Amino acid sequence: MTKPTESELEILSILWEMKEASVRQVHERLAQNKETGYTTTLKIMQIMHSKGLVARDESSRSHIYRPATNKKETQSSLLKNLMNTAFGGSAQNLVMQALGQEKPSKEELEEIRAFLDQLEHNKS
Amino acid sequence: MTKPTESELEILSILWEMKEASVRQVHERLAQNKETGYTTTLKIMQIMHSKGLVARDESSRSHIYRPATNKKETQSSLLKNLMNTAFGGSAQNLVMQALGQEKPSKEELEEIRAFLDQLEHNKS
DNA sequence: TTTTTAATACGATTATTTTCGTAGATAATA
DNA sequence: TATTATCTACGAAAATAATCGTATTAAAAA
Repeated sequence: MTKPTESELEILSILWEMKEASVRQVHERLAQNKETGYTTTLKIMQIMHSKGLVARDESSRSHIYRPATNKKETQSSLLKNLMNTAFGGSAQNLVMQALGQEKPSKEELEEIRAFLDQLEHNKS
Repeated sequence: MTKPTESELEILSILWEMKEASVRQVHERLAQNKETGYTTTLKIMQIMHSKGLVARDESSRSHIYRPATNKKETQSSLLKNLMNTAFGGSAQNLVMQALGQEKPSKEELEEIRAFLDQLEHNKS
């Protein structure tokens, strides 16, 4: 799977959230956070399409885009990459750092604990 | 703080681990994993120096480089960036994904639990 | 001392990513 | 219908990143 560039990832992320969207919709979401032109967004989405990162429905004039790569897999490979390049390959290290800065709620903490338990038990 | 590029991060990561090293040493570590020329490594390290990502001791002929940015801070900002672009801003999401793929040992799991407890108590 | 080896500096080239302008077509509106 | 707005396509430019070759110098070895 081709690794999305930074800009592509921003768009992919919006598509993951919205499930499907036109260029216009994506652009408006994008423009909330950064200054960028419509045709720039369009172009990137076209490139993403040619790379197979997104699929699109061309039946109506304004094409509707959907993510075409598996979200989990993509996240996973990005995470693995960061883990290796910036965290010396240690998941623990990365995880504790992530938790430390974002202060999860009590509920989230519980979910994570539950997840840890599950991890432990599923081990052979 | 300037965000290191992919190549810069690889080198920075080696320097974090080795504390300090010559270009030659860094290059040899780098060349274990990927095909790359010596002057390429050198050039990138020079650029990193000009950006202030690394410091160097020029007293002997082969310069000795050290990381010049705070490791935690750099990791933190990279993590935050990934969290926002790829994980919809959710630390929990990211954390569970990271744990899921790397299967920490029993000991690591314990440490993480301890860390979670600590997080919870330090909350006001 | 002469030769070889190993280092930095630096510019140029290549590759990749991002941005933008413009043309052409279709839809919406006056 | 005529005009305006809104799409896509596409190419080209600009910005950024990575690679490499060569010159120069210093140290090490013969």
